[in-house]
Amino acid sequence: MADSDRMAESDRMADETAQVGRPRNEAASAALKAAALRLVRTEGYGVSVSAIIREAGVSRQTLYNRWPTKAELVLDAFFELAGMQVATPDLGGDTPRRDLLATFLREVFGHLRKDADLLRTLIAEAQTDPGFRAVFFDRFVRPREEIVLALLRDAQARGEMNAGRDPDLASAMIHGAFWYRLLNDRPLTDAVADGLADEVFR
Amino acid sequence: MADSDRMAESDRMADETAQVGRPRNEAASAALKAAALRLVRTEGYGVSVSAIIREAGVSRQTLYNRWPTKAELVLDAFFELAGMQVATPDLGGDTPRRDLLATFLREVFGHLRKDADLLRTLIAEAQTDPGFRAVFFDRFVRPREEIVLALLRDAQARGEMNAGRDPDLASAMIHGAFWYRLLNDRPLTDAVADGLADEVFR
DNA sequence: GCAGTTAGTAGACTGCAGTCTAATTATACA
DNA sequence: TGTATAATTAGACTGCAGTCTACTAACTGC
Repeated sequence: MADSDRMAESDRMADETAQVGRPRNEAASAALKAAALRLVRTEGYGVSVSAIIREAGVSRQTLYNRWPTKAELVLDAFFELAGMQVATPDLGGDTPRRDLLATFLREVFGHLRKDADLLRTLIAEAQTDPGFRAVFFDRFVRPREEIVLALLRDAQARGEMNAGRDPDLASAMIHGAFWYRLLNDRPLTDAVADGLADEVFR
Repeated sequence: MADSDRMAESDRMADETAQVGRPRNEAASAALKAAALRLVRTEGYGVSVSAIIREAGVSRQTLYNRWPTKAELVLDAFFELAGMQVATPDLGGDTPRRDLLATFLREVFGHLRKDADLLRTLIAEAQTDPGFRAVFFDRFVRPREEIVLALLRDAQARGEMNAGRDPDLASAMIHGAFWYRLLNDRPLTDAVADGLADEVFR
C-alpha cells in the first residue's frame, strides 16, 4: 500500500512530485465535501454514497480516488467546513487554569451541539474500521487531549493543581464524561462544562 | 407495533396468554445465542447472519422472529452466556466506599478484557439504531450507573464524600473514563480502576 | 502527432443486513 | 377429523458500501 492511500485528501497537494498523467480535478473534491456535509446534515449520516456523488456531479470512482470510505470524506468535510477549530487556551497569562478549562470545554460543547449526531456516528464508525479509527484519533481525539494535558500540567507547575495527580487519568475523566454523555444522548450544556472544571480543580 | 416486538427475547416466556398456533421452538433460541456468541468471539462481530443461522441450524426468519437485529441477538447472547453479571457492592458493612468502588471497577474491567472488541461494537451499533440504543442502555448502561450512584450517595451520607458534589457528574466521569479508554483502544487495568477510585474520593 | 500515464465516466458486480413470499408443520379447539 | 392460528423453511428480493471493468479524457515528453 502506498503512503498516499492513507493520506488526508487535503494534504495530497503538498506532494511536489512532477505531475504525470491527467491532473486531478480539485473542484470535484470541493464539490464532494460540500455535498457530503450538506446531505449528512439534512438527511443524516445514512444518506447514500450515490446521493452524495449525484449532488456533487461526479462519478463513484472519483469519490473513492480521494477517500477510502464515506466516513473519511465526511470527516474531512466536517473539519474543513463545519468550523470545528477550537482556540488553544492561552497559557501565557494569569487566568486561573480552572477558568481556561471551563472556557475550552464550553467552546467544544458549543461547536458540537449542532453536529452531535454526526460526531456520534463518526465515533461509531471508528469502532469498526481501524484505518478510520487512526484518522479520527489524529484529527479529533489527540488534539483535544493534548490541549487538556498541557493545561493540566501547566496548572500543576503553577501550583493550582496537586503535583501528585495523574494528568492522563484526569484527561480521560474530562473527555470521557463528554463522550459518555454524548453517546448516551444527554445534553452537553455550559453547566456540565463548568461542573467538570470544578470537579477537576476541586 | 406490538409491545412484544421490542421485548427481550428471554422475557417473552413470561407472557401467559393462552397459546394459539404452532409453539415456538425454544431450542432454536438457545442454539442461536450459542452460535452467535461463539462465532462473534472467534470471527468478530462482522460474522454474517447467514453463518450464524447455518451454525445454529435454523432458518433466517426464525432468527428475525426472535430478535429484530443481529445486534440484539448478540447482546442477549453476551449477557446470558458471557458471565457479565457484576456483584452489587455491599453497602451494609463498613468497608470504605472508595474501596468498594475500586473493587467494583476492577470487576467490571476484568469481565470486559475478554470481550472488549465486542462491547465496542455494541456501543457503535447503539449510535446508529435508536431502538438498540434503548435496549443497550437498559441492559448495560443504566444498571452500572445506578450501582455507582447508590455507592456515591451512600458515601455522601456517611461523610466519606463531600455532600456538595454532584453524583451524576462524578458517575459520568467514572464511566466516561472507562468508555473513553475502551473506545480509544487503551487498556483497562486494575491500576486504572484504583486510580479512578482515588480521583473520585480525593 | 504519438506513447505513456493517470483521472475521469457509466455502470456492473460482490457481499452484507434485513424483508418478504409461498409452502409446510405443530399446536388448540370444535 | 377438520379448521384456525402461528412458527418454520428455503430462498428470492431490496438497498447499501465498496470494488471492478471498459472505455474516454487530459496531461508530459519525445
